[in-house]
Amino acid sequence: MNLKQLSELLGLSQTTVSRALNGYPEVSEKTRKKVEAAAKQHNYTPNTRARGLATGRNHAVGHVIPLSTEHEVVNPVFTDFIAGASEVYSRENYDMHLTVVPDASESDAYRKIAAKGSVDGVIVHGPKENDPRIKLLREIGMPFVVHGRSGSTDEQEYSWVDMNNTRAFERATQFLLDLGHRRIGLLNGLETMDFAAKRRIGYRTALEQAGVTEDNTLCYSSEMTEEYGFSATTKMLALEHPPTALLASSIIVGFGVRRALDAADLKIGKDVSLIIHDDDLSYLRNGNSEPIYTATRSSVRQAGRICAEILMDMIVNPTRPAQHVLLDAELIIGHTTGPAPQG
Amino acid sequence: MNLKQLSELLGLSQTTVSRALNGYPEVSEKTRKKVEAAAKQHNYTPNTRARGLATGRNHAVGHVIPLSTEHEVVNPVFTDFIAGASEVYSRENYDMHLTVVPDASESDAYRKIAAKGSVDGVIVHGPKENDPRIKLLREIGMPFVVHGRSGSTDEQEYSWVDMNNTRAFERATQFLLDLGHRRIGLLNGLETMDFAAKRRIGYRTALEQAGVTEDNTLCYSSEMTEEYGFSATTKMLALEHPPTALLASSIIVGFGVRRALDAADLKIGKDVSLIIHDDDLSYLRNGNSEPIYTATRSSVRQAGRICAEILMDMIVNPTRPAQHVLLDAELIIGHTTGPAPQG
DNA sequence: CCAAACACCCAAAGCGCTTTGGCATGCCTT
DNA sequence: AAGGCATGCCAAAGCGCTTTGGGTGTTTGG
Repeated sequence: MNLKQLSELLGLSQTTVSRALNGYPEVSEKTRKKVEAAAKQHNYTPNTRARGLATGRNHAVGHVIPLSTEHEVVNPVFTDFIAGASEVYSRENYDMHLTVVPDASESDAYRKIAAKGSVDGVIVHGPKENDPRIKLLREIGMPFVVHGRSGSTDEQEYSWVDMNNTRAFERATQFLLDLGHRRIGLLNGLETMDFAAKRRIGYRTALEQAGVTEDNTLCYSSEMTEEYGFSATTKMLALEHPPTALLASSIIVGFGVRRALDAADLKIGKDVSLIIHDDDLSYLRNGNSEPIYTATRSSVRQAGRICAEILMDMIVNPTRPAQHVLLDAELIIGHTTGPAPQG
Repeated sequence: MNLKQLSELLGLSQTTVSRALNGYPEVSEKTRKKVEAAAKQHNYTPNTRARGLATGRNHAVGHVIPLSTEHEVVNPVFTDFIAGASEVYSRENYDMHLTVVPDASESDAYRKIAAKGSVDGVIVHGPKENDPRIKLLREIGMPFVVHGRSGSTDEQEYSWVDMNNTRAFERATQFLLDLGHRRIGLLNGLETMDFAAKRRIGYRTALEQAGVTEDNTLCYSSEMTEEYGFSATTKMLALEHPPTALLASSIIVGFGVRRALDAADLKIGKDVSLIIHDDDLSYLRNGNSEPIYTATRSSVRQAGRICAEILMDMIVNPTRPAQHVLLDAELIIGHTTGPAPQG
């Protein structure tokens, strides 16, 4: 069913039917009701392409999700981020276009998306420090919001939604220091990523304030897999002075840590303490009523919702200045931390 | 840059430029080269909406991913499935449209997608037994391929890509029986889902063949979360005759099993054996060179690739009969299984 | 009572592309 | 030399929608 058919059916012009459905005032309430009823009855929805062509607006946004070239890994937080964003899109009747690209060719992907002209805006995932995509998108003039921030790039110049990575890891480290831990290992994400760089800074700051010198043999940085958690932990445990506490950048890394401690017959939370960062993923809940892991927690899904809302707003209202949301992670106490063992 | 501008720039008609770029023979090699060079130089890509309107084809496919209403969980296998499918889409220059919907309103979502007419085909995720979506899509006449199958619906009537769930779980159960285990717990996915129902059948078949009667207190069915793995295992361990082996429907459930065994001071692979199903997710690899968990393994990413390829084919060639691919899961031996303890 | 204002509707143009149906031009036949 | 046939190009229509710029009939105000 298309507009022409529907209008013929109703004995009205296409103009009138279109206006009726789009809420224009130049149409009587009576005809509007009639039109709406007929539209629903015949399951009429305006053809997206045609509407897009006519209006210049697509009612669609793009997500480009990077495929880590190193290990071909798609970060699992995307599912939840996208679930959050989708809530907003479906409420506003927007479509979501997804592109998965090797992160090397990401800039090209954005250029192509812009040229194809099928979306009104994009969300930038996984920003690195001084990420070239931000400059590119500004040049192109495509509305965008960044999930995270991009280091040295001026933060005022673009919209972003981020969590306070620095603060979160500073607090977590502080918490471990307060428990008496002095040798604290860090299993960070790839430090080319902005979030990981910021977490490293938080970690370092807390150590410095406590007068503990950072030890490079306790600092790891990699793609956040279970295997990484296992192998990095195993290596650290083999050190002459192994860590008594660990900070893991995700719950999945935390699973690997657990397995390594298990294999070494060390009790988690007693022999070795562990704090993870918990993105509050729906399928990887850190306990139900009570948290399992002590964690810094911030909902990625919520971040998705906020990003989407800001983007919608920017699309409708392009002149409004850039918006920034800094979410604070909460520190929640689970069963994986305890006082540093004496020795 | 649009067609008109490009053609004026080249001093050619829009027709010729369009034909040149789309590989039609009615244009000389010389002009074609010139046009292609200019297109590349000015980063010209035909506007998707306009092209779609003109051709009636969208160069886009839709994925509707269900949001489990029960726990608002998005199944994490989607990231990898989508990564696999995307490889194909980007090779063929197709776009991917994503819709996340509460699984209750899925049928409506498909109807709406069809009415909007912005995709050429869809992939159906998470089929249930006798899933109404299949009938719906056939009625609408939208090309689709199902990831999985739908129980009693005639399998010949639609295209699907599935793994051999029954066989995989039969073999895994068989393997445990051969090791002397008699009390084998099953931590299945939601058995309203076709894949879980089939796994249950495989489990049952193997038990029957060994003359072991199925024990309902050893059979769980739920959303596949870590917490579920933990709590179901904990409950089973509290039984008078606890299981000596467990079958878990995903690696994440397996993580929960590990934690529960850990808490009960039971050695995995010695006191209690565990086999998981491994979707070979990029961020949840079951070990690198050597598997950690004994597992039935089948790559979801590969399934994504195959689904996408079949769908592309169906779009281009609508008269071809339905295609079916049944992937076999391999049984890989890790460190989590061993002979049943005596006693 | 007439003009102005209003309410309601419509025809047609245009969004950027593909595609149909020509129209020249040059070359080869007969 | 005239007809036939590729070859290479183009003008214009049309995809389904929104939107501009009227048009018609009915109220309202002076």
